Amino acid sequence: MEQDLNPETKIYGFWEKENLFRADPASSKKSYSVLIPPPNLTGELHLGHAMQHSILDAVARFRRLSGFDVLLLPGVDHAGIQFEATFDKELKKDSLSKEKLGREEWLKSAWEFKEKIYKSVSASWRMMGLSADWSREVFTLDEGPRRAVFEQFKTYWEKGMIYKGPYIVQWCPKCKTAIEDVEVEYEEREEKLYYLKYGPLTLATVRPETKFGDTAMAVNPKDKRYREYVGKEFEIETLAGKRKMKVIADDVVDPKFGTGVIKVTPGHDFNDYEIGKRHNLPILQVINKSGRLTELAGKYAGMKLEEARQAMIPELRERGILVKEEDYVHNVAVCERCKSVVEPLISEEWFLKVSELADGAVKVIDDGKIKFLPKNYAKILKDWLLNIHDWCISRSLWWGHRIPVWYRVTEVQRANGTKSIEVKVSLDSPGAGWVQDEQVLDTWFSSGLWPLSTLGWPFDFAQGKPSSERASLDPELAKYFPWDFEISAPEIKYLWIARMIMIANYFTGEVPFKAMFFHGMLRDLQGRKFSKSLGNGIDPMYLIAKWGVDATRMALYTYSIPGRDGRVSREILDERGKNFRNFATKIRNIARFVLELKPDSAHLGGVHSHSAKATQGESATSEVLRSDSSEVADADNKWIKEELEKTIKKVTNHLEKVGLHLATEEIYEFIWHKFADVYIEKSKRRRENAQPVLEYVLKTCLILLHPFMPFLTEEIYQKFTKRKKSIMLEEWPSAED
RNA sequence: GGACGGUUAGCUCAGUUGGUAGAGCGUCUCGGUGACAUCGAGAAGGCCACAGGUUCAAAUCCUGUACCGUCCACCA
Repeated sequence: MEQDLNPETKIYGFWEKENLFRADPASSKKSYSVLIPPPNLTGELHLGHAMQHSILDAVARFRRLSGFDVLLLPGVDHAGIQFEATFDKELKKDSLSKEKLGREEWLKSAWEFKEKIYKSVSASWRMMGLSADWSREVFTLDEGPRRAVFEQFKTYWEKGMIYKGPYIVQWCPKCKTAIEDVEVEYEEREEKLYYLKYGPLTLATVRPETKFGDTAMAVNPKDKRYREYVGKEFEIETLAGKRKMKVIADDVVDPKFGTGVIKVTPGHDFNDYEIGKRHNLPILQVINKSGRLTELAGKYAGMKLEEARQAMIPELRERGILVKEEDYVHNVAVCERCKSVVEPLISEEWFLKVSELADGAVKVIDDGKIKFLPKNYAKILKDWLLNIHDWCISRSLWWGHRIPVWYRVTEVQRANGTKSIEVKVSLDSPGAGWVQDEQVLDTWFSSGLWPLSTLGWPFDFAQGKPSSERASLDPELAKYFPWDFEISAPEIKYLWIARMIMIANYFTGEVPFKAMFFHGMLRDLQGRKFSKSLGNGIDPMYLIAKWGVDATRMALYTYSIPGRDGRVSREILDERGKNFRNFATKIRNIARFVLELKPDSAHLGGVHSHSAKATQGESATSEVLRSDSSEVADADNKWIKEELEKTIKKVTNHLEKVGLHLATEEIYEFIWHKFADVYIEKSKRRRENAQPVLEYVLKTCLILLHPFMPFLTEEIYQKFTKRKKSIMLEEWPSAED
């Protein structure tokens, strides 16, 4: 696509060429650092991203104009599970698969695919006008983050916080990997509750197909009805042979559910797993990692669960085991990514003990070191941290940071002739004969480190030292960490935000960011999330093409209220897009009036010298006003100047609190309904006299509006004869009290 | 079962510390005037979910109810 004629592309190129997005660690200016949440590398950016980026950019541009050395750091996330799912679909188109390619080949083409997607992400960033420092862009699988992730793993390992073992995990049979609780969603389903006879007892279950994995029956110890059975063993028909099962008593059993008796399947149910541990029950695996029944299921082996259930029912009925069926509505766990039903099963996984990390995070939240917007998120995060479980950090994927643990098997002649396995933690191969662990780390293990890994941690970083002492060690980390501002969608508050707080605090004793902004979710008019499967998405590029970037950004700011969801449709966004496109037109016309259709400069005397001084503030303006002889003009000038001052104050205030919807509203109101509708209209009768004020107010408005409508404001700014090279180099006007 | 958020004009939503309700779009009436019809002037339209309470005064604070939504939780 040939986009060179697009004025916005041109302006963006100009900014980049002039290095206006670059942070400068050597600068004496105070720093203001903003970390861009790395989007997942899985495709186009959606409306939520567009809003997020518009917010980030406004914050960054505001601070830059206010005299800060701003770092707006971009990057992308490899997004393990999601990327593999997307990429596998791509491969399928060419009738390829992971199995056919093998790890090495697969990774090679995965990287190519990554580059391809990355280009579209990067293009939309630029299209939105994001003033990011591209020289510092990071990808989570880059060498820097790779080393940082290793450092993290190694530290935990050395402190004994990492363990590996067979535990019950949420397993997605489609993604073929373990996933975390937080990656599981629940869907309400209408199923049947089956009442089955187990020896002398009858119990209720929705999953008769897990029968093959039952190793006990359980009742509540207080339940008088079954007291006589507790401790006794019965021979139970599983449809794949008979098995002896004991009746046990456990508090978790709800006497009011079903018959008050439950079957215990320690291998495929979290609850049952815990019961099993308490009562020393054997664990049987009846569901394999593809979500099919194992050989334990006899003739039902190999079937998918749903299939097996349907197939079993007639037999259960015939044998008189199934005595009753009821309609039953309950929640089924599904994979957040692929929506397939998740199966709890036992798998060999890596875990991280998180209690110490969580304690530290709770403390910094309690100490109020992070300003949350909206503020109730402090409590929400804290509640989660207080109930946290160990983190399953391994994933059976190929796309990610491979677990840096290596094994070497040595034959050892012992009495019993066993082999011994040496284990080493190392980033690269420790040498010949060493084999690396097959699994990769959970994506969030590296994302959680993002605030640090993007700034070159851990090198030259003195752990635990206060920031005042760090300056000489690593200027960049010292200057930009902790980050001043971070933004996120609320849906990843645990997966990502909580992890960043835990990890940053653990390694540095500091918070990862001083302000945390949760924006709301944009939904459709029915309140549903936008998703590919629903096909209800609205492409931000559509809005940009129709109304322009600046107008699209403005439309999105109206939805940028912290923590508040918004309902939108294409029509509604078109409305707003149109509104702000009109606003842009209005401003262009104001500029035409003020700058192009101005009276002969011969009559204007010292006007230009004034506009050069304008940014110095009030004194320059006052001089001009004094030179005005008419009382009416004096009053008008005074009025607009006061209104402008008020606007500056309000806009600044709102921007500092990230109330972007309020800031934009104020400028909009001032420019259109005060400056244009009133002052400009009146000024027509005394144009020459008003000219300096017109120019001063216009220029100030452009600066105020620049964080939100960067392209338009630069375009018009360039029409001033007295100006800096770019509006980005201007100073934020200060309101005086 | 817990926690939290929402309920304001036809639609989508604002409303800082309590002081006679706001925006955009839509609707209606005027207006081609030298910045702007991608516009201007003007208008209609709200017992701010409901019920109590605090207060001189509440959309705004407190309590409860209803409906909607989100998150969390080991309901088989």
